[in-house]
Amino acid sequence: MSARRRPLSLSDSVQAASIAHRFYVRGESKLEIAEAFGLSRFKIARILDTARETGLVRVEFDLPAPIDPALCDELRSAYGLERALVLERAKHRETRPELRRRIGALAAQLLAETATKDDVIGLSWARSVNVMTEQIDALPRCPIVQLCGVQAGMDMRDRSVETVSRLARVSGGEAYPIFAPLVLPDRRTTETLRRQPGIAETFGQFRNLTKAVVSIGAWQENESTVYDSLSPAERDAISKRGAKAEVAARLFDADGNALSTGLAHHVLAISHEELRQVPEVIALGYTRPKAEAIDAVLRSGMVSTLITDADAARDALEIAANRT
Amino acid sequence: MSARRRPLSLSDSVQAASIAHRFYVRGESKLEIAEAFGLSRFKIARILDTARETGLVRVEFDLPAPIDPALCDELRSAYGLERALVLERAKHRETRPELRRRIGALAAQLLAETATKDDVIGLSWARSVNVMTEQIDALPRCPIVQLCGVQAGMDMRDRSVETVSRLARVSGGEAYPIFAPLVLPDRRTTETLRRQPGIAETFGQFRNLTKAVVSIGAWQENESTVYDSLSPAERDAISKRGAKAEVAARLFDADGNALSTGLAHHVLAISHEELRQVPEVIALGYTRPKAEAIDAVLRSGMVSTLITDADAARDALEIAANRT
DNA sequence: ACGTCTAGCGCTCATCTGAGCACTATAGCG
DNA sequence: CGCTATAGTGCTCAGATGAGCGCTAGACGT
Repeated sequence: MSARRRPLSLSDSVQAASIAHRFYVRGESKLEIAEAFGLSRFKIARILDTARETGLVRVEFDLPAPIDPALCDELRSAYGLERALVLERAKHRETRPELRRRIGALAAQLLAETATKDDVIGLSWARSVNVMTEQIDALPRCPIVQLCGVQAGMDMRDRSVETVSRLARVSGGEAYPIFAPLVLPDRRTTETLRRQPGIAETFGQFRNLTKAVVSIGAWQENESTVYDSLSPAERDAISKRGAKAEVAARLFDADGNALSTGLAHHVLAISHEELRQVPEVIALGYTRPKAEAIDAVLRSGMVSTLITDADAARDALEIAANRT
Repeated sequence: MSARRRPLSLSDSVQAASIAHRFYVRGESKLEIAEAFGLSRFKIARILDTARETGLVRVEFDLPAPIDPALCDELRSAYGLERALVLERAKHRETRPELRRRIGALAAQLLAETATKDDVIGLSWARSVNVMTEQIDALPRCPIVQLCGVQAGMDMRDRSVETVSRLARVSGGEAYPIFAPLVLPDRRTTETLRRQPGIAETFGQFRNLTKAVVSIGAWQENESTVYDSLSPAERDAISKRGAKAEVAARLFDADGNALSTGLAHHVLAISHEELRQVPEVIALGYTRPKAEAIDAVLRSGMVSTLITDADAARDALEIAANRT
């Protein structure tokens, strides 16, 4: 980034460091410093500039979590987000569950500190959301609403329901679960279930949501539990329609447009429109293969906060930059 | 130093860090940043201030040597020095030889990079000066002048002479040694030696000196090789005269005034006056017991550069502050 | 409900700062 | 010896900045 020009001499370095200390740490003005050192303020300005350029002074950030502030800011402004949290790249290679755990921890911290008793919090079905709830041990007394049915996977039967009730227990607020599968065989079954007392009540809460925590899936194998649960024929049909991303079984094309396919009629989940109405949508999306999907969902304008890892963030930013 | 007020929330921290990154690293103006974040520039200014106060952003210095820039600057301005080099406090407790080695290394680096072929460099007799020369492996071709006779100590027979000739060998310039003891039994012997061909020639060089490297001794046991070599009677007589510090066997009182005692007549060394005429005097003084002596010598106005350790620097600054 | 207190915010104005240009000193070269 | 190239320095002026003040909103006791 900053090519170290020449390794300044010791005494110059010390002088520059002293000046930088006065300026950056003690906050003195360049005019004051110039007087103290018997130099012109222009000289002081130039010394400070070269000190930064050569890396003699470094600015470090002591954040309460391992976050890369530069990437956060780039993502935030590139997509017009309210905020972005980008996990710092780990020193050593990280397994997916490890990464998920750290992403979940960030989300947990964010939710725990921003939630108030007046919030109505929605949770989509996702491993990362589940991992998040495991790491929350205090929350104001507010209702917890399940945003979509349960995706039965080998390792996580009923996990979404568990997630909602667990968080409601922590919060002390009401739980609005959905005791039904996410993907159903046909439209009729779906609509029948949709009118079941408990489920209808939960769907009725969608309009009251103030916060939602969702996970971003990419429309490809192993990057979306919904994708993985469909028949090859339906997957491909949806792919052909241009689907790139999935959030709570709702699809988005590369430009972030809501995509209406046959799938929409046989899933139990919050609609595109209802989700868009939620004031604060926290989206979790991580690992490089998801970069395109993250880009797509962010372009939809639906997300207010993205939580991701440094690799995915960089890839998404590159995609955004190439589009210009 | 800066009391961390309250541990800012995660999202505030990230925002503050992003802002700090833009401001300190990318160098954007607060007005630009304010626009990008949709905040007033005042808010940006306050966020930056609190970020610094709370320690969220830290400014670090990557100096080519382990130096404390804040203390350097304080010493420099407190005593009106041209420059001060203060060794950072080591992580673990350091033995005196270790400390001396690091002080010597600093001096070596400074001398090596500031010396030019037009310089005439004087060296006083001292362990630290000797250690310095051991760590210089390149020097412009300039004369090296011994500033005082040899203080015979158990572990360093003839070391001063060796020091001068070693450095002259490195430099390729002329060596002006003093093959005689520093402290002599009486005035007559001293004056006789003073007129010896080689010695007189060296003394003749004193007026040409452009740089001198000297060590500061405190007028107490183990803190000055000259003190240690005198009889108890003479030590005390000199103490009673108010001697606090010694440089090349020349004495200073607490206010930095040159002190003329009987000792002056039986040592072979550069005079107060000749030393004061040297444009650049680099003084080495380290360890806390020497703080008072360092204070005294700096007050004499003779020193242009001080090289010391953090503990001694702090003590000296405290002495200076209490005097006000 | 009412006043009081406090924290947070943005405004004004005097001061400080940066970009760009012009001047000076030094070194290298003819 | 002078000429030129170059780095280093300080000036001007428009734009950025900080200190201090007053405003507003929410918290709190009465």
